[in-house]
Amino acid sequence: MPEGHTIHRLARDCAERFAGRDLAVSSPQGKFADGAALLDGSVLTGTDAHGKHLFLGFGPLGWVHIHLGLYGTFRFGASPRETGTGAGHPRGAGSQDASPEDALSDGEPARVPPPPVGQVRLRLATRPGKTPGAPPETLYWADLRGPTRCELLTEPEKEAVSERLGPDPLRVASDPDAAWARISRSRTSVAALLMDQKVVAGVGNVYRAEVLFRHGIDPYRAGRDLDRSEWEALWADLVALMHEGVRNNRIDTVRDEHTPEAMGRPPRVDDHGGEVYVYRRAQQPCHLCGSEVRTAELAGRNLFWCPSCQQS
DNA sequence: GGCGGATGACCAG
DNA sequence: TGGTCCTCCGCCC
Repeated sequence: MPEGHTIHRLARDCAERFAGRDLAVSSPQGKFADGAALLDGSVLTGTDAHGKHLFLGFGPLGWVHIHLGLYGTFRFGASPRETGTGAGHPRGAGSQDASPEDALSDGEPARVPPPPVGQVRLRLATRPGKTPGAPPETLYWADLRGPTRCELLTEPEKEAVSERLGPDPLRVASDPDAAWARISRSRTSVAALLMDQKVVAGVGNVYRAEVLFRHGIDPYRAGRDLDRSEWEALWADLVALMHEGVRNNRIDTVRDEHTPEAMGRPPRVDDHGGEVYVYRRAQQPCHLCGSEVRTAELAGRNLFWCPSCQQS
């Protein structure tokens, strides 16, 4: 899934396309039909993201609270098709451009989004402007599929969701000391703590594995055995890595000196796109020391680490 | 055509 | 800790 960087990127992408505009809101699949009916025709007033939670604001009507879970996705489309900004919307989990038939056979841009494919929980689409004689506007739409949550919340309910979350490396006002207060008292492993959204919000299995590798930290070390300076370095790294994740819409964690080009090794060829050190590289050689990357289940999730580089 | 896995989180016990 | 839910896709038969 979608870790925090995907969600913040979606908040931005939705705002760019939809904020300030009347929207057609629907739930082709039907599971959000009541909410969609209430919102249909209203204006998106803003977007917000906290950890892996996405919020779409509709003024006094409240906020749509979306959580993508393991495999939820948002797909964007436009008519005429968006062009020239290929780097702006690369493929990435949770956020992909659609590739629908978005033009009519006579070459005229479609005036309505294509029929939904599969289980579309929520569809947002811009509505054509009403100015007579104005040139046709670009039509934008977005389809949400497979979220673990898609519900309409009041402002206080939205705040309550946020209050349950730890500091988010991607939010300006986040205070890493709040996380340190939990970590430094905990006998739980740092690997488990990093995945606990009440401790740190937005870190998922990929960033967890990678940031611990980058700092040479044994994932099984207890939180309370971490030094404050180690935590501060981990936090600063998460801030940098996750911001880059938002920018590129994918997770890259390999330092410049360790890239395939720099080291003369073949690039990664799986479906995740980004270059990583250990995530899903079990039994392959560590890029730095050649040891076999290990994997183990921890709290129901797959953990990956290099037993030789991560001993401290 | 069926099975299992996936960047997540909730719940009961 | 185990079961469950959300949906899609690759793999195996």
